[in-house]
Amino acid sequence: MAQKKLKLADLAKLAGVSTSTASRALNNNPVIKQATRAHVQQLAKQHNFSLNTAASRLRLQKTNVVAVVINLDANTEQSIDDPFLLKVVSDINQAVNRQGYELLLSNSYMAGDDWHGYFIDGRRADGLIVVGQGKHQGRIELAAKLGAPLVVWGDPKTPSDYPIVGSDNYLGGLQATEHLIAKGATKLLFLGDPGHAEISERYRGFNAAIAQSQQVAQPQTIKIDITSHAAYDAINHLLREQGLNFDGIFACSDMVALGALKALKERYVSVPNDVRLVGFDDIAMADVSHPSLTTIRQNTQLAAKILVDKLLAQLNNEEVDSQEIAIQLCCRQSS
Amino acid sequence: MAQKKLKLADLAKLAGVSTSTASRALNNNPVIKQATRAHVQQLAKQHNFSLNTAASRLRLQKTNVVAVVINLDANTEQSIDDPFLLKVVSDINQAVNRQGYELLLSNSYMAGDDWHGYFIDGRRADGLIVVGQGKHQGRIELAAKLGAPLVVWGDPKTPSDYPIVGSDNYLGGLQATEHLIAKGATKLLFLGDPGHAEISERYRGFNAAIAQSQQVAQPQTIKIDITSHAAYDAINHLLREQGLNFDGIFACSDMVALGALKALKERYVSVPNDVRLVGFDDIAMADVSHPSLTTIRQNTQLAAKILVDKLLAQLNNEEVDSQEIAIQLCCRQSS
DNA sequence: GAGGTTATTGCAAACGTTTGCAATAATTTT
DNA sequence: AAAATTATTGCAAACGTTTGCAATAACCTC
Repeated sequence: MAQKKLKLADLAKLAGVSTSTASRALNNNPVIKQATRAHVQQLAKQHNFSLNTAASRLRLQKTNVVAVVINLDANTEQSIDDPFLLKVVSDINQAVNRQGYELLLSNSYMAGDDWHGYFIDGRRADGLIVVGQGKHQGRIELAAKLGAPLVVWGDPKTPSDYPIVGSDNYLGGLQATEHLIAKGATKLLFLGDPGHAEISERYRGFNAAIAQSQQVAQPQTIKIDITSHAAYDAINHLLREQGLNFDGIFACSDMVALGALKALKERYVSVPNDVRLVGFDDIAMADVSHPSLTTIRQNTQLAAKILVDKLLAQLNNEEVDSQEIAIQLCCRQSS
Repeated sequence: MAQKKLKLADLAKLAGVSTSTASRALNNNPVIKQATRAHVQQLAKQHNFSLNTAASRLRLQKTNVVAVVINLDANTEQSIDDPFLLKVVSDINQAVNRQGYELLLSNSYMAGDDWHGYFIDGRRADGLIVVGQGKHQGRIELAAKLGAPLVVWGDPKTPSDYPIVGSDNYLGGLQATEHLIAKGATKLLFLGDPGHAEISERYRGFNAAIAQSQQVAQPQTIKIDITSHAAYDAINHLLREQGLNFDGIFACSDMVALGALKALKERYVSVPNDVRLVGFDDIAMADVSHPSLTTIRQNTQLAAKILVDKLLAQLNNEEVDSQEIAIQLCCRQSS
């Protein structure tokens, strides 16, 4: 056990060829005779040989690694536990692996201000995927300006020098709200923080749907953090102070919706009879909750693929721009 | 822009010293005069200098990277979306970063059979954290035998050559079931797959609690995958075929419990009055569901820290062994 | 101020790949 | 069979760090 690690030179010796030939053979370089290639490759397999990526990266100036940075506002703390965010990361992981790259996971604070330096100059990764625009887009912008190949998961409508991939949040908000209205809601409530890029678009859609309609009253907006707990507290507080003065809720995320749902159920407000409720994201729990949650599905799997494709295109010096992913209304029991 | 990347030699030239001095200065090597160190470091900061990690890793034969491998049974497909697993990964990420390491995320299939070769020999990472024992522990064992520094999140009671960190699943099962019995349940139901290492321990605890008690009948066991969907189907099926022939459920995970809860509510079975329900994990949703879910909390944050500590200890050639993490009963409304 | 000690720096090799170019071997052409 | 081509291989340099060792500079001690 723990036998000395085989290096390429050793493998070459075993095969009776030079190091260069061994290298080319492993890379299936057609300039090497077919028989030699096969021989070397067979020996490599047999001895579980693997190249030293450190050396390889140094020589090639290429890492085959994509860094994923979770960019959370330290204050708002849409905690990293948020199932939706984790789903996004997980889908990105799949997409990255499928392209033969590896995924370096990082919190935003790790790299300090200088992402470009840390990840790209430091040759830790070839490119960056930033999950979440956060409130200070300055840091992203800086990295992009310095030439870091990067793509962002966020709101694609935001004007930017770097490509942003994300759902059509405006349409999502519009459809969700139209749906609430179609189901008979007239006193609407928005739950979320319109200061956040993606959510502000959802909010625009919310308001647009209301403006379209005649019989809907002036809506309420409650600005809260993107957590179920905040939603639970907010609804409890509202019911206590003002009674049930709404009959439809558009929550900016499923976790928020579920927090609201809990508060409503505890106070015996019937969903969907008294209050219609629509969320956003379509996390796994949306289907499992009772009543199951009507929501706007974000196609994270597709988005992840596109994010990765755009990043690799950038590495290839192609021009790429932002892209909106279609959303889909999932009509369930809560509305 | 996109100015030529600064290398150490360039920085050295700027500072008017040799490359070796610059290197030592950056590493705060006390053999270098304090003033020189400060000067070089200041220049480095000013120019956003960062070392080429590829070169550094090659020279040092050390990556400062930990690979996290999600080891799922392809068939059972406790999908990678499982919020609990993602939470574990997220906590490991924090712990790893806190120790100055980086985290390479990977699916088990990426590395093929030969983890040792791929990650360790390939110099992609210094050590491995495997999340989930899976059903074929052979591959883990093989890697360990070949000398891969590795730790596993799983059931610590499993005899093994490698350290396993995980919750005291037996005690968790025991306490959960004792709790159900204390709340008056006499016809118990276990929901989960005892073929899975961790769950089999929970199941042992379940049975032990029942054996301790006089007035509890022979329990039922329904073997299902670890998904809310499977649980929902199973409970529906059971109620349809046999009616309500149980009054207490110990579900092997919260997602399973929530799936069961949904089925019960849809059929107007009152929780906790008709049926008491206890889950396992304490995912975020446990608190948000209605009724909120009584569950056994796994301290993933602590576990993550211990996993990482043990891995680094191994890298330091210390002997480490498996460790059990204390669990805690979180009594909520479902029981 | 000569000899000894210590503090500070630089030279050059090494880590393990990949690849341009030159060299050789095999094949074809005349 | 010599010459010209083509197929196949090997030599050696380069990627950017870190570090053992030797060299120099600075300081003491008597």
